[in-house]
Amino acid sequence: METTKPAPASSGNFIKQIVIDDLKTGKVSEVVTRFPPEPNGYLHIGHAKSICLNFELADEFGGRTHLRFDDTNPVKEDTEYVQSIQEDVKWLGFEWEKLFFASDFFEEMYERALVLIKKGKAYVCDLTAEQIRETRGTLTAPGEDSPYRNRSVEENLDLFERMRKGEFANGEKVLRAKIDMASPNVNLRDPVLYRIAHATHHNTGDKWCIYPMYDYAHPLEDAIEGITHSICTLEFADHRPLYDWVIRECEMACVPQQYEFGRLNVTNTVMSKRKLKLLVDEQVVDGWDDPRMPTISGLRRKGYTPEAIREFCREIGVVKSNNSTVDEKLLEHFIREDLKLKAPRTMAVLQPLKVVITNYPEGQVEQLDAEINPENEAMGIRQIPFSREIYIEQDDFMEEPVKGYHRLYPGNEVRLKHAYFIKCEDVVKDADGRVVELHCTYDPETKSGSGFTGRKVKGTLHWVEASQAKPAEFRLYEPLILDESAGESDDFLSNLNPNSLQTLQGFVEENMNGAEAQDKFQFFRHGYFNVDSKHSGAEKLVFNRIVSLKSSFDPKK
RNA sequence: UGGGGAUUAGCCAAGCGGUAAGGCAACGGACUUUGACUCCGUCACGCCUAGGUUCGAAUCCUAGAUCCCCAGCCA
Repeated sequence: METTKPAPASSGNFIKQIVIDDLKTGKVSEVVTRFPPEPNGYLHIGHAKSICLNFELADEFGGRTHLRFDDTNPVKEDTEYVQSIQEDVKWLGFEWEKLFFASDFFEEMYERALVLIKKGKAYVCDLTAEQIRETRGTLTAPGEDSPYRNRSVEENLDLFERMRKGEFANGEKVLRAKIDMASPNVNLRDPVLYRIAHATHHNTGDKWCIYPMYDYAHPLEDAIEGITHSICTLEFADHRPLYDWVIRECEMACVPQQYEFGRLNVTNTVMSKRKLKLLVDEQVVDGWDDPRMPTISGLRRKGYTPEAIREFCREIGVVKSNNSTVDEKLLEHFIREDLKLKAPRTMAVLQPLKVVITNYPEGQVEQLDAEINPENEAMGIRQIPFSREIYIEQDDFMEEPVKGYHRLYPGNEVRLKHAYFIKCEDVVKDADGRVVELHCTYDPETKSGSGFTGRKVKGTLHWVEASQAKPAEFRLYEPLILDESAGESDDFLSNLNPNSLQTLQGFVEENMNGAEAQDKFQFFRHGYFNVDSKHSGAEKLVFNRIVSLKSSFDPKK
């Protein structure tokens, strides 16, 4: 006999629970969601949260998701953005069932407005924007009726038609819903439904000079597309009564329901399109895809993978509480996690210091075996050259070592990864007393893989053979904003991290020659790096540091 | 002082009347040819506050506090 099992205690998130319930009660028979960006900027990690939510939710229940451009404001929108948005959604790994533009529905929206007017639910208002504001009342005081509120249906029909024909200038007239000027919810005080804008639309050109407002257009778009669950962010909760009003009064056959969740914020960055655009326009960054940007394209160029971003979105959850600010460390955690088994290990010296191995035969070059990824043996072995002259990292030598330092210093012996033990015998300095070269000796007995166990060393250094080293540029990124929450301030431009980009010239192994844009590596003891898609070329490789390796070594201690 | 939403650890977040999941961060330790990875351990005697109901409350009730959003012809 069948028993009714209770829903699992934890169902992922509250919206998913709603879907489960709706399916169970028969309120809906399928799940149709949509991701509705306005093409007025690039997508960022906050959008990724919404994209994952919408696509994964529908997918889990065998439903579908539409990508819909909410392009109701021609003066702010551009095809550049509709291109980048599609690219970013696809790159994240999602496929939309259908692609729409709100502007595809302009004609139907106009027809529905006629329905509203005929029912006496909408009217043409001649008040100026300023007058409308003044008569809207305040948060605590009711508004007052517009003198045009009781125009006849015939007059409204005529005026609205002439608005469409272009007989009036911008701002001269609007179409307003007739709801309640005394509503405690200011969104219901006869909101504007259509405004006049003599502007060229990226999609419809000059066909229209009246454009629907979000509050009118969005519910109709959802209803026309047959959306079942219309998911948006918290600030639209106040608009829900209007959303429902439009669908009801326009007599839409399909009745979608709106649900709101909290936006994502990440520490040490900014997350509003307005602020991101400011960074681009002020040329603080290289563009929307600058690796310091929290945009999808910025994260991609930096070297993040779609998998890491999706796991991140899964982990942060979806709740209704006030916008959460997630530690950027969590994002970093997921890219390390994803690249750990995928990225080949290789050696790069970011700040070179030459080392001469005085007892190694001049002119001799030997090939050493090196695992491509010790945590993923299936990736195999590569060969790397070794000779009398190599580069090591400047940080890996201290003439006067701090306590606990187990790298190279005079008289100390360390291991060269995949090679031999070397011991520092001499320090060569320039006229200013700066260390410019080290003289070391090596012990042939200690060759890696030889099974030598005679003695141990505490430090293992990465290095690059000097004669075949390939010059490379390394770009190290730090947060745009140092103060964890300064990004939320309007004054964030004055709190920018002056060192958010550091560029170094060093060397990589010569076998990196074939590296192509977006190839990802782990440079031993440094971190994960990505071949920059804009500036890297055959003549010089340019690497973006995706994220450093964690380190428990702190010289200050 | 109108309306809407929220409050569980440094951060994110489970929890839905039966005695505080998990992740990140942090801090110890083991291991180590990456000061990485991995592993082990620590991390809310407490859930905004105060009352109340109950054998039992983060969960229910009452009152209060604090934070976020709304007065675009933006979305």
